[in-house]
Amino acid sequence: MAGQREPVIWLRPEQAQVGRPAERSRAEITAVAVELADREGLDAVSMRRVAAALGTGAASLYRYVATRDDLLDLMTDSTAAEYDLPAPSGDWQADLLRVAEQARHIMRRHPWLPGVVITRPTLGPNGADLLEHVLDVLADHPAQPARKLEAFAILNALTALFVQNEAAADAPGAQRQAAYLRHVAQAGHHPRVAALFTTPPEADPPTDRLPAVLIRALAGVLG
Amino acid sequence: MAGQREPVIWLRPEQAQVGRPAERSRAEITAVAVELADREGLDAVSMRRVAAALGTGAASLYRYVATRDDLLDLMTDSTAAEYDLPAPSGDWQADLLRVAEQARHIMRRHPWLPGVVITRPTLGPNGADLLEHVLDVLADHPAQPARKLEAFAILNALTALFVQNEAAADAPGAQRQAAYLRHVAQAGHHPRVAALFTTPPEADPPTDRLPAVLIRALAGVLG
DNA sequence: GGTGTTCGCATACATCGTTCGCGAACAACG
DNA sequence: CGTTGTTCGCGAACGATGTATGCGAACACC
Repeated sequence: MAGQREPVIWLRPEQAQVGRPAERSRAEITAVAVELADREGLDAVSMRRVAAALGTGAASLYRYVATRDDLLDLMTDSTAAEYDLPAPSGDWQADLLRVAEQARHIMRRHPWLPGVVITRPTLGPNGADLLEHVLDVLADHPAQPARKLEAFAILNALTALFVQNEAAADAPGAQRQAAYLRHVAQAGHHPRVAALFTTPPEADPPTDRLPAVLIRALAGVLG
Repeated sequence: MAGQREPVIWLRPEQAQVGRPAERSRAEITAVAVELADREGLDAVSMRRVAAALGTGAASLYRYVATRDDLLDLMTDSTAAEYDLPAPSGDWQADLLRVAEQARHIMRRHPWLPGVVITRPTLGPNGADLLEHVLDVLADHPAQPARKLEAFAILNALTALFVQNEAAADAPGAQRQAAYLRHVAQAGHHPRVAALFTTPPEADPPTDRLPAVLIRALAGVLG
C-alpha cells in the first residue's frame, strides 16, 4: 500500500503515442467488467476473470489499468453515462428527484453499484457531467458551493443506501437477522423489540420513502 | 458461496458443554481484532494476523468463528457496547441526536466502523440494546413500527456516511480527486464546476450539518 | 530496414480465507 | 484411576487473489 503518487486514471493517457498500439480500449474492458459484475456480482470481477472474458492474459490488463481499484473507478463512471439530463425546469427539488429516480433505476440495473458508490465515491468524465447538471439545477439556490457539493454527495449516497436496503430485504441473510431479533424478543428484555412482532400486520402497502427523506435531507444540507 | 444454512453467530453456543474447554473466548478474540483494526485498518484484520496477535495458529480461530464475516459481526456489535443510553427525555428528536452524537464519537474512535456499518449492518446483543433504546425513545411516536426500524437504519447509516466523509477529506485520495475536478473545470465545458474554484473562499467556518440533515431525514421516514 | 517504444503475457510471489486430519487435552463415568 | 467420548489447537495444504518482472513480438516512424 504505497503512497499512490499517480494521478487519477482519467488524467493518464489511454494510448501511448509511440510504439505498438494496444489491442483493446478502456471502454471495452470496462464494458466486459460491468457485464460480469451485473451477472455474478462484484467479487467475480477479478483481474483474471475479466481477462479471461476478454480472451487475454491477466497481466495484460495492467497495460490499461494501474490497479483493480482503477477498474472499479472506470466501471462506476461508466454507469453515470446512463443518466438523461434535461435542462433545469426551475424547480430544483423536482429536478433533483428526477436525478435520484434515475440513480435508483441505474443502481437496480447494476446491483453492485450501491456498494461501490457508498464506499469509494468517484468522479470521472460522466460523473462530472452529472455534477455539472446538479450544480446547474441548484444555480439559483443561495447556499454556499461547498454545501452544494455535499448535497450532491448525499443525493448519491442516500439513494444507494435505499437501493441497497431493498436488495438486502430479499437476500437470504435477512431471515437470519430476523430470526435473531425474534430470539431477542422472546428472551423477555427488550419489550419494544418484542412489540415489533406482536403488532398487527399493516394493511396499507409500504410506501416509497425516498422522495420525502431525500428532499428533507437536501434541505438540511443546503440550510 | 454456499447457502449459509447456519444461524447468526449469537445464536450458536460459544462453548461446547462437553470435551476439552476452549483456551480463549469470543470476547478476547474480538477485542484483539478491534484493536488491530483501530491501529492498522480493516484490511489488517486477516485470520492469520489476528491469530498471530493472539499467539495461536490461524486455523484455531475457526473453533470460535465460522468465517471472517462472523468476526466482523462480533467486532461491530462490540462497539455498540460503548453507547451510554439514558432514559428517554420525552423529546425524541433531542434523544436521537444524542444517540447520533455518540455514534459519531464511536466511529471516530474506530475508523473502520463506518464502512462496516454501511456495507453490512448487523445487530448483535449490544446492537439490540441500542435498537431497544431507539424504539423506547420513539414509543409515543405514531409512526408504524416498520418506519421506526427504517429510522434506526438511517440514523446509523447517515452518521456513518458523515464520519466517512470527514475522514476521506484528509485522506491522500482527496487531492487526486480535487486535481481531476480542477482539470475538468479548466477544460471549459462544465462552467458550474469551474465556478466552484473561482468562488471566493468562505469566511465562516464550516458548520456541522449532521443534526439538521439527520432530524429532517428522520422526519421524512417517520412521515 | 533499422530503431525505439510499447504491448501481450507466462511466470512467480506473497497473501488471503478456508478445509482436513490428527494428536493432545479435558469431563464424565465406572 | 483408567476408559471413553468429545472438543481443541494447529501444521499443512488448496485454491484463489492482486500485483511485479522480464522478455519476445509487434508496430510507427525515420
